[in-house]
Amino acid sequence: MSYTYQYPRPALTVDCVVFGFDEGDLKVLLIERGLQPFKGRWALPGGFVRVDETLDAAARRELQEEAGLKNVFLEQLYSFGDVDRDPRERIVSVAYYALVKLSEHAAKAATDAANARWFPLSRVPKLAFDHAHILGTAVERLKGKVRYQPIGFELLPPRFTLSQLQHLYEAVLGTTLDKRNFRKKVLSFGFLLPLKETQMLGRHRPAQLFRFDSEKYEKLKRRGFHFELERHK
Amino acid sequence: MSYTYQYPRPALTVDCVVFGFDEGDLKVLLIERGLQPFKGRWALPGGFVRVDETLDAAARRELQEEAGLKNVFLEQLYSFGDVDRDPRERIVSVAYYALVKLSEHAAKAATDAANARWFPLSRVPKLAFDHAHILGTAVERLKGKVRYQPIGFELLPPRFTLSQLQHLYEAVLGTTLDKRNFRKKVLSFGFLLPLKETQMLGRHRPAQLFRFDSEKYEKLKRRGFHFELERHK
DNA sequence: TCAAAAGTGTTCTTGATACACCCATGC
DNA sequence: GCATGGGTGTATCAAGAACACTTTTGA
Repeated sequence: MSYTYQYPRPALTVDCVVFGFDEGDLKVLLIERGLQPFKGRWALPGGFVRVDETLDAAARRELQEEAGLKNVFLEQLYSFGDVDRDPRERIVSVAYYALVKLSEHAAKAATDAANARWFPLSRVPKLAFDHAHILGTAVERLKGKVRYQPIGFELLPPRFTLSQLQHLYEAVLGTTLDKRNFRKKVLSFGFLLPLKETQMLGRHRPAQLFRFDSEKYEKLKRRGFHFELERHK
Repeated sequence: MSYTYQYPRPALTVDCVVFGFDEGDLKVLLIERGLQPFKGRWALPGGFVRVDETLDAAARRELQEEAGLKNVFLEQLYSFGDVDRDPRERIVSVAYYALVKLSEHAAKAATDAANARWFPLSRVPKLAFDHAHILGTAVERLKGKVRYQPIGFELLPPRFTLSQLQHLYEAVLGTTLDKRNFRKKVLSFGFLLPLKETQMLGRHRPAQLFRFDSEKYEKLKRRGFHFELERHK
């Protein structure tokens, strides 16, 4: 590592896998490329890292610029450095994943970025660069993380029903869960606060609303928790 | 992301946290810097990423060049991109961690790299750059990973006793473990093969040697396993 | 014969799993 | 009154936790 190193340098970008949850489906936000290479293909939002910003800042800036998203849950995923992942030149990308409350952000993103769209994970089109690989890595990470950290709540509205929460977990984990055991378990953690309000939606019994109490969670955090519920049937 | 982007670029390096285990202690391999900045300080092995090599390849090359290490367990850790983490210029570092069987590599590293030394985690000197931060992140990752993946074996000789394994887990997790429960649990996984040989060491009963059966492990892998044993006493 | 680490089983407690019916509402 | 999703409790089973003594060896 010498001071005068002047060999050619890889370029550095960030790419963001933005997850949302809606209508029982996990979704990902993609941008339609307007330029070569891969013009017209869908891609993850992202761009070059500037010399005066941190990696996190670059990711947040790109989310804002390309998708109109602010104040979302954001975490670094992995850095991808295959030599030929970009046909133009050597580009290393630090990938992030973001969790978005679709209920609050869907409209914004749609207006700010006309070339942005949400795709259900099951219907993602062919992606530019190695973005399919990055997306796959992000899905794996999300699956793993959701089991021992309550990041699922970042995908739900501030007030949600236990059924919504269960459906989210089922979508992420790709299983079905037993309703009674699910409720028993999540309530046992003690960081779900029942609200006075209920939610009426459709011609059936209204559902109790809850919110996530992050303070209570922080207190319990050290012990860690495990979220392992078996498939139903 | 335009073709003609020519703004100043961050430089890109890899840094490696190399763990070893010896005499009941977790250790980390450090290099004494010969150049400014931080001349004379200890630092993680690492260096610039070349345009024609992947990130993994860069990490392996640096391990070979700076520490004489080949064929070790290596996994990407996290990318560090604070703007002022290097006083010379903007440098983003993709950090890796490596697990080394000290029994096999200790001698080599010592001769190949005169300025390399193993430090017990409890006696790490002040480090250059943000390397203390990187090291801390690596320790956390190791702690987390060891609970659900059998990477502990990468730190032990090919043939080891259950006591060695237990001490390794105790060192990594920072707890003490109950001997009977520990043995019951690790043996129940079925990927530890007892060998015919025993190990005599000191004036006491000789210990049964085992080896890690990675084929058997691969078969069991999908189910996942959890390694949660309580503190003793 | 003593010191030092290796080795071994059982009880108790806790948490996971499986499972079926009534409730409140809108149409 | 019926269709729809919301809501609830118990019995069984498996795994984790606690715990103390005997064995083998070298000095």
